[in-house]
Amino acid sequence: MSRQIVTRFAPSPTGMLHIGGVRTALFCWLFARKHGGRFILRIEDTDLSRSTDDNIRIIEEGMAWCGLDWDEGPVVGDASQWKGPHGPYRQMQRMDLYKAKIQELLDKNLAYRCRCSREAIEERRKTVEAAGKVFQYNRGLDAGKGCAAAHHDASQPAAIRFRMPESGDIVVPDLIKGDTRFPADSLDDWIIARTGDGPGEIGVPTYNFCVVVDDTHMQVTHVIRGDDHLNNTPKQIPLFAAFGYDLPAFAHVPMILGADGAKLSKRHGATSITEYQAMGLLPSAVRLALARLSWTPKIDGKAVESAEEELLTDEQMIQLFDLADCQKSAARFDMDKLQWLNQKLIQRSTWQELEPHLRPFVMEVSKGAWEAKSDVWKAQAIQCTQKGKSLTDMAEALRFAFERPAAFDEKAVEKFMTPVAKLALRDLAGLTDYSHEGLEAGFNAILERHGLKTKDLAQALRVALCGKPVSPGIYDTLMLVGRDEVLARLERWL
RNA sequence: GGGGCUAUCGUCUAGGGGUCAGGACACCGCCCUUUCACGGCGGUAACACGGGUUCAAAUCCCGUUAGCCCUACCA
Repeated sequence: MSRQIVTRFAPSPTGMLHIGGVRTALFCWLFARKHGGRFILRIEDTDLSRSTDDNIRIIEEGMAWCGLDWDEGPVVGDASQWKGPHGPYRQMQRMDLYKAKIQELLDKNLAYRCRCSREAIEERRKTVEAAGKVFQYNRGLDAGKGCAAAHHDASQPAAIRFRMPESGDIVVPDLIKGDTRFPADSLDDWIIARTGDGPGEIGVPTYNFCVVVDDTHMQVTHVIRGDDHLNNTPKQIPLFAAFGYDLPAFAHVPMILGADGAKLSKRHGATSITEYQAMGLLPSAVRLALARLSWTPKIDGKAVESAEEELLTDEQMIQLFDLADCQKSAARFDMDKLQWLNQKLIQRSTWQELEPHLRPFVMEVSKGAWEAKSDVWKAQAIQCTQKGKSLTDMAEALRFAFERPAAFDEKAVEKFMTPVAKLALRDLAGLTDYSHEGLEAGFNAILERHGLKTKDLAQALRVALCGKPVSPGIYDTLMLVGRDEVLARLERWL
């Protein structure tokens, strides 16, 4: 019988939630959901100097905004609580377990205390490199110079190193990259626990150690992570073996690069998930765009072949997701595609689906006036701006409905505010039926009376109402502004 | 320096010994149009380089180059 699939996302709370991390989390989430498994959120906060509670909150909020819900992990807003049977899910709260496991290795002589100071190691490194060799602790020219042979000065605090195999290859089986071999002699005895506070004490364990213990104790079956960790895996595999742990399956997903092919960083623009949120993107669009980087969904063995097929729902993504259809190479982040996806997804949403996402943006534009509007009004406002690329575009396109034009586009005034157009505008003030049909009928009657084309009146009206020749459909514009306000805005032109 | 990963239009990719090398985004053009958009139609554009193997290589092998990752008492 096969175990339930378990994946995990294990960020360290040392800054904002990076879009690359979100993508990794998304893959873990898709994989778990597809197989009816569990998805764990684990906080890797063993870097004491950089980890903060605030950053943990940022991770939790970012994940929640993206719709990546976790089955096990921290409970938002309460560090002492967690959900799931293998907690706690913050590594600093798991110290007792780590220390016990390290003691176990020490007892079996699979690890040893190291009292070499940084300075001493630096000096030995220089010696080795001066001889044209690569420095590796307790390897090659450095063999026998370290603490492996045990000259215990028990009165000194010590770090702890893991004894790595010295020969042969370490093979990393990987669902995306295939089997990857690492020569054991390219690795050395690495530190599993930092220098302790006092003699005989075990310090804070390091990342590569905690991952192995946690992934096993949390019963993770599939370790899906960024391929920057591929090189860490050969360090971890002998540790699994030392504990007698089963190896989980590994899948190292390619990195996301900036438009210029360099690692995605701040200078490329937005890297933090909250920035994407602020740009007026739908979380569903972010999910789709991120998923489509390095993953090609295949329907009956065939890659998606049309714009229509590109627009997968979450359900479809979950159903179609397969690590075998993932790219091995890094992908550049394409903002244009994200925006296109966003636009398409906005278009196919109902106004009710859109409203909660649009709300914060339009509340700002309207200074809170949005809230008081009727559902009928909101529906119309949303539907007539639903062609926008982003929620910010939509909110901006609605600004005219909430405030009078601060200025008038001079060129437009000159072009459209002709004497005859003003005459027509005067007639327009007489319209009382602000239903779509009523407006259309009244509009046409006025046009006929003055021998004008739709464009002539519509543009003059846009200028008068919005200050510029751009707005939603002219009847929508009139209805959203409302008769009283239309008359008020028209006054100065009559 | 050592080790690892990667390489098809500008971008994301399909294809994986014989294809006019396919699609999507972007871009360009035309059409539609009460503005801005949306939409419709069409177009430009790629197998990193060099050697092999083979009747035949984008596809298999080797090398080169380039990019990225690891090489921390960071994760």
